[in-house]
Amino acid sequence: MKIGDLVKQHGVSVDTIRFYEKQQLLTPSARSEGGYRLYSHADNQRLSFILRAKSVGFSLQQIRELLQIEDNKSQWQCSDVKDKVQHKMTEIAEQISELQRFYQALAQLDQACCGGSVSATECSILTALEQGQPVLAEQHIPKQECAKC
Amino acid sequence: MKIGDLVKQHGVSVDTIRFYEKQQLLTPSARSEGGYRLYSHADNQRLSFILRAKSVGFSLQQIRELLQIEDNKSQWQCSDVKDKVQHKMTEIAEQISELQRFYQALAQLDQACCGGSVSATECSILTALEQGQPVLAEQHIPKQECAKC
DNA sequence: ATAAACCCTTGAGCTAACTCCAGAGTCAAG
DNA sequence: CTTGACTCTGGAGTTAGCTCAAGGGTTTAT
Repeated sequence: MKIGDLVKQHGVSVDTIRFYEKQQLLTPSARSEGGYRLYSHADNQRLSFILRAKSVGFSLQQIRELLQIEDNKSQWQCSDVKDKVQHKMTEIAEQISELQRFYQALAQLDQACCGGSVSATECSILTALEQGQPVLAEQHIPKQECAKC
Repeated sequence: MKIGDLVKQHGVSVDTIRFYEKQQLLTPSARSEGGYRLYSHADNQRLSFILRAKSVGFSLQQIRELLQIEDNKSQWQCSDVKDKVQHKMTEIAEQISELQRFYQALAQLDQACCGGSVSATECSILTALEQGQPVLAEQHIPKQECAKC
């Protein structure tokens, strides 16, 4: 199996495959006489493993670690694997929290502004960014009654 | 006000301030005879604006756009500002969704594995990554009864 | 007057995960 | 036997947001 075949099967680019090789994730098990990379069925499955791990959020570094276990399963325990999954879950939960904080802050800004076609000179969003006074939900004024806009 | 004063007030690094200048976000309004950057009160407030925008998730590019409005408020409308906020909210919501998909997939993997101190040769997480069969919640086996572990 | 603390510019390096390019070699079909 | 599709290597470039280092000039305190 040549690199192009692999690429067609998995929908990644040739450059990506070669990049994964440089990253020690996937080394072809053989080379043709002309120097072409030749991939075995096992190599093919290894790529599947990598792409699935990627699809649940693991970084290439983390995938490298998972592959170390995969390559030598008998020397590792279930807990080693589960720990990696749980660690990743924690990481992602933290990222979600930060984004949710962003989202809530933005929602407050959003509520404070009528969004009308009126000069931005008194826009509550800009004011909040200038002065840093947290825009409270109570300050929201319905579009029709917004004094400023 | 010299760069060091600004830095102390805002808790960012000197390099960061100079980087923001290179990025056209914050230019000191004057220079001393010796060539030192001198920041006015308005410059100081501008930095506050930048840092607040950053704290709700805006990228430097997006902050640059917000500052264009801020610099010329009368030529813009409330809707221009609100649109930027809402656009950012959409962006962040998408990021959260992706991370939640990751999280759920990881949670399924996590549930499938007992996490015991037993060889990883039969670990359900690795199997799932190898074979790509989605690990269903029903397949979960309580720790005490896990046949494999 | 001199040392410490501060500031200057230029330019490189960092992380992550690719992506692209040039220039060359290989292989399969007609 | 030639054309076109495929592949090779090596190295540079991309994005975002800094961060650091070298080699110097400026201010301030003693």
